[in-house]
Amino acid sequence: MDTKTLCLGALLLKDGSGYDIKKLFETTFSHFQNASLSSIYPSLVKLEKEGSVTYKIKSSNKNPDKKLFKLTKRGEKRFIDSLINTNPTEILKSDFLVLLFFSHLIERNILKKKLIEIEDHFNSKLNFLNTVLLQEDLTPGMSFGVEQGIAVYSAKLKHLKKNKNLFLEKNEKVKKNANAKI
Amino acid sequence: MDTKTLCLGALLLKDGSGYDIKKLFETTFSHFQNASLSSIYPSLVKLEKEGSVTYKIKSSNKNPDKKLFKLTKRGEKRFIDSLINTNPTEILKSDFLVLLFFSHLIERNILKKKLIEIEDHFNSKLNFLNTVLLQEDLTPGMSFGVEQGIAVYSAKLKHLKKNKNLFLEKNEKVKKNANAKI
DNA sequence: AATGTACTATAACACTCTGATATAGTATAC
DNA sequence: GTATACTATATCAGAGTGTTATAGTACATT
Repeated sequence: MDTKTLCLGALLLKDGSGYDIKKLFETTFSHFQNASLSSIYPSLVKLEKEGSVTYKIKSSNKNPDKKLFKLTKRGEKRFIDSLINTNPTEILKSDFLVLLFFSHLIERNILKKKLIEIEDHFNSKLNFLNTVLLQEDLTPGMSFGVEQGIAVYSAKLKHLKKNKNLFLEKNEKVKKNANAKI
Repeated sequence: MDTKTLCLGALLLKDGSGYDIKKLFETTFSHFQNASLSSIYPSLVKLEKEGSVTYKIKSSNKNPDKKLFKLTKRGEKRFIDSLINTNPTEILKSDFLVLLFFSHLIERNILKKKLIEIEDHFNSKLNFLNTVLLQEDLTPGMSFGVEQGIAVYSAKLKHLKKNKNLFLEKNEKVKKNANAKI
């Protein structure tokens, strides 16, 4: 899903500036999508040109001027059409699993530190999702997504805690065998 | 993790061409990373220039000529250094969860079809990981990663099966309420 | 008082990655 | 005979990222 479509979705929830959209991606959307400011701003320019959004300048005495974007009827239709044509897939990019894949090349102490880091990462994701669940205005789809996330991170943590020590031991054995062969 | 580093990792496992590396990404690595041919080839050129890999041309009567790449000592060191400096994070890009997030905008029948598609997607991932587990030459890290993946997709499927129908009902209620307000 | 960090807001740049297409020969299926 | 698929490399336009620039407010540290 491209940044243009994600921006339409964000504006469907609430009018806002490029900066507001970025904040939404960093909070509510962060569990399953992301986009950087440097793709959000050009996307909004394109969406405005094609008539999917309009904007008004909003001045403030505290902050810089703001372009307050709003979805047009056309933009709403375009978003729903995109949704219907979206393939419901999921892509994982895990540097953690690459690290594990080649963990027999790494010193035990460094690896241990990495495992603690990833456990912290999983825990903070879990905590975040639990706070989202407490919000009152969740649609059924949002609840479903958040609950799935909680199930996933719980499974990851359970698996990590259960297998961590055995994995470290096996890894050392592989290293010793490799050295013995040489 | 960038394509250059991933190529080094691939070549550490086995010498090969750009095309071979792509196949590795589509099979063994597919669960947690990916890279396209159009980033693999330029990466190999750069790695060769900086002395991390070397190559020999290998001719075949059946297939086109092949550039058989091989890791140098320097490339191996470079890869291990990258591994140590890698932040063990995970990023999910889920169009499925975007779809669910806005599912109250979609017709029930279309949504049902999407839920079946994602269930198939989860099942095929699970089947794939189970076949990987049967391989004999897995290092402890590979097993750990695959087993974690199995735990994750099992959790996703369990959650989907358990909540699917309730979710569809709730979604229809939200739609009716929204229409009633208008 | 001065410095540093963080937040609000937009914009531009170099670099990376992707998807599509081109080229070209072999192999297999219909 | 035609179409599809596989092996293999290369190029290109378009999309996305991280970084930096600009500029003002707010708050905390030294």
